[in-house]
Amino acid sequence: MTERKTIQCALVLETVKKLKRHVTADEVFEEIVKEYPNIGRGTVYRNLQRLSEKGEIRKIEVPKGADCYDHILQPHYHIRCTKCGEMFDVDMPYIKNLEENVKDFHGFSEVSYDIIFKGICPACRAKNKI
Amino acid sequence: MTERKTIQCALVLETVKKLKRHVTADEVFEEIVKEYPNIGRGTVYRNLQRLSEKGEIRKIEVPKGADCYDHILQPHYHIRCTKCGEMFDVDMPYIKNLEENVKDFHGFSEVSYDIIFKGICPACRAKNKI
DNA sequence: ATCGTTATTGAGATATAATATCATTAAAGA
DNA sequence: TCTTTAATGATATTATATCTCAATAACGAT
Repeated sequence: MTERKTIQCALVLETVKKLKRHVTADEVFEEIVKEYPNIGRGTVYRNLQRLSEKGEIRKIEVPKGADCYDHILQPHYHIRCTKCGEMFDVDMPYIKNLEENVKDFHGFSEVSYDIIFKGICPACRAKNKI
Repeated sequence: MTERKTIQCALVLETVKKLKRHVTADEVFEEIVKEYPNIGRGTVYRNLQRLSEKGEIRKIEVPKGADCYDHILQPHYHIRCTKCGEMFDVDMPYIKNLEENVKDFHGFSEVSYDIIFKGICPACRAKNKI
C-alpha cells in the first residue's frame, strides 16, 4: 500500500521546524514527549530518517556525535565546537563542483558531501583562555 | 613521569603501516591478536588515539561508522561507498584556505576539517546496475 | 459508516563503537 | 635492584541507533 500520514510524523516535522536549530533525535523526542507522552523513541528516529529522505528536513551526520537534523534545507557547512559540542552554521557558499570532480575522477555515482569543521567556539575560548 | 615505550604501542603503529590501508581499531586489533594473543582491545584503541595525537598516524572520523586510521600523513580527502562501506582516497588537492576563512569569520580557534564524500563505488554500481 | 489490509507504532531487545574503571604489570629513572 | 607510576588487560558502562514483533490505526474498498 501507500505511505500513511500519522500524527507522530507530523509532530516530528513540526518540532524540528519549531525548535529552529540543529536538533538530535533525542532532543526532538524529549520535546515531543512533553505534550505527547506515549511517543516512542524509535518512532522519532524513524520519522526523522523518512523526512530527511523526502527532503523535508536535512540530516547532518556528525562524526562521533549524535546525528542532527536541520530545518534549513539549503546545503551549507557547519562547524562544531570540540569543547561544548554545539553546532553552528558556517557562512560560506557551498562548493558544488567539488562533488562533480569526484564523480568524474573516480567513477562513483550519487556523490554528495558535507563539511563539518571542528574548532573551539568563541564562548569556550573565553571560558578557558585559549 | 614521562611517556613510556611499550611493545603494544609499537605493534599498533607497525600494524597500521603494514596494512597500508584505512583500518578501523577492530581491524588493527584482529591483526595484532593473531601474533600477540593477550593484547586488549582497549589498548589498541588507546594507542591509535595517542599515535594520532602525536601525528604518527592520521585519524579519520567516519560519520556513522567506525573511525579509521591512515598511514598516509598528508591531509587528503576520502570517499566512502554507502553500499559496501569501503573508504578510498580522493585524488584532489587539499583546500587549505577553507579553514582559514572559517576561523576569521566565526572567531573559532584550532579550526580543522575533513571531507568524506559519500557515493556508490564502481564495483557496487556494477553489481547493482546503478 | 464499516471492514480488511497492512504501514506504522511503541516497547523492549539488540548491535556497535568507544570510553571508563581498576587491579596488575612493567618501563625507566634513582 | 628498587621505586614510582604509566600503561595494560579484563570487564563494565555509555551512547547512538537499529531491529523485532505484537498491537494499533490509516486508508482504500465495500
